[in-house]
Amino acid sequence: MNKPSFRNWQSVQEEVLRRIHARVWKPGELIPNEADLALEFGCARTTVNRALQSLAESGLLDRRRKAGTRVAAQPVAKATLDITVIRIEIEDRGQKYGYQRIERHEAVPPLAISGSMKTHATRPLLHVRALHMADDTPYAFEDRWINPEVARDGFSESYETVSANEWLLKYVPYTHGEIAFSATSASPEEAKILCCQKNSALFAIDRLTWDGTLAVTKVRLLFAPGHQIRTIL
Amino acid sequence: MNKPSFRNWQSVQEEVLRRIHARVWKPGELIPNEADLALEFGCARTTVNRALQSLAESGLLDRRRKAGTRVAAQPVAKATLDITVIRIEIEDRGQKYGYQRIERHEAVPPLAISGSMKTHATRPLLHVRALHMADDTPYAFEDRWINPEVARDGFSESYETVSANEWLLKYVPYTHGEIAFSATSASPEEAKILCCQKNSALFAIDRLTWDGTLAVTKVRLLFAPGHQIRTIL
DNA sequence: CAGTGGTCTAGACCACAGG
DNA sequence: CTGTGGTCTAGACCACTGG
Repeated sequence: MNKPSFRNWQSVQEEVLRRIHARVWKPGELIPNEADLALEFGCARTTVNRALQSLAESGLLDRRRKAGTRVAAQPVAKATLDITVIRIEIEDRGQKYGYQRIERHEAVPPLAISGSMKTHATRPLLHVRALHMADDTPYAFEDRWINPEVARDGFSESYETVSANEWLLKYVPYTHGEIAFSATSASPEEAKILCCQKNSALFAIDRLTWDGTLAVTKVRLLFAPGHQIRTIL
Repeated sequence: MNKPSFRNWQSVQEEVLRRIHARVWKPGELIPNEADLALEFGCARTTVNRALQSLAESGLLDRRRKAGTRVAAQPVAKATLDITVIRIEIEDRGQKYGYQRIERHEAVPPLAISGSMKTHATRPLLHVRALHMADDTPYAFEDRWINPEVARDGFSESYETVSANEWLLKYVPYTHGEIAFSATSASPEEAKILCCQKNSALFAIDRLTWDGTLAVTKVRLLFAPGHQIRTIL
């Protein structure tokens, strides 16, 4: 009846997880400090630290210097979504990817766009609209504004055969971005493009990416009815 | 013009990030190995390792033993969403939280439910429906099935004043789960509960949690029109 | 086989914040 | 002030996998 020894930080993490799930350590409770756990587990403190840090990052533990480590009182589940190029998303599911550019022109954007991109209200941006297809049925409608000041190379691209979605991700650097998910009703035009009934409930992703203080591009992706994004907890 | 030395893994990470964004290291390209980088940065290999591992975890690097470390060819953006108790979500925004139980009874669930929860088709489950409110306006409609076999304590709870959302998260252990986001049209009943027009586009979250091989609970959350979830990249 | 990342260890110092 | 987590270091061995 000797305790099993824990050889790597993953196994330490598993044991800690087990104790949390089994309510040995209850939400809000203080758990032993790293040094003690290291002794108990028969490993170096560094190893325990790695395990606990990883759990803290995923929201299950709350750690503070001097205050110690507690099981999170409000277990925050972090769902991580992989946002990838649409072509890959489709091909990964074994479907045929199709792409069709609908429109590409320079224009002064609506105030809502120039406002959130923090460009001058009168400055023309590149506007690209396109349809992504999976097995020849509409998959997602992409409506994008590109700041030519930042995405210089992207400005000369025609986006006739390669989507802006793919081109920009690959060739234009950015430092950070925002993303939002929502539901919206299909306008008559959107319904026509996606071949669905108007007022259908559509899943929408809005993304805005920045390079420093300059907006690179703002895009709205509208997915055909029934689209889901799933992930594990 | 001596090179700045990098004191902690975060600063190493920043420098690596800078080089990726500045296209010093281009997508798909091999970057120097850990030992070389440690020399260049004037720190221990362990420190470089920590920085690169963290970047690999967030999808920007692709690391393989012997093959070395490459900048991801398809930059996969990982959006992490914090899924928390709805009450906290609302209170964090400075709004008043309200809760109202609509219904609670035992019933044999539809086949779609028992199927995904892998319970016997004839086995009754606990069915709880409730409304979450923010500043007295409907915020989210919760429709939940609870497996009494697993959530024994949860079975006796009335959920009249504390939502199942909150109660289960706090008191019932689970090992893993699945979550899905989608858009759906409001049925007449849903529209009435959420005080919106029928066929409004609603944002939906479906969650299924497991304790080992047994389903704990399956829930659908329907949010009032206009709801968004946002995060940074 | 050999080069790369993955991890462990022991000891050390530091930064922070609770009492 | 002091206990706690955060991190660094140097060296070591291991696990994987490309050539």
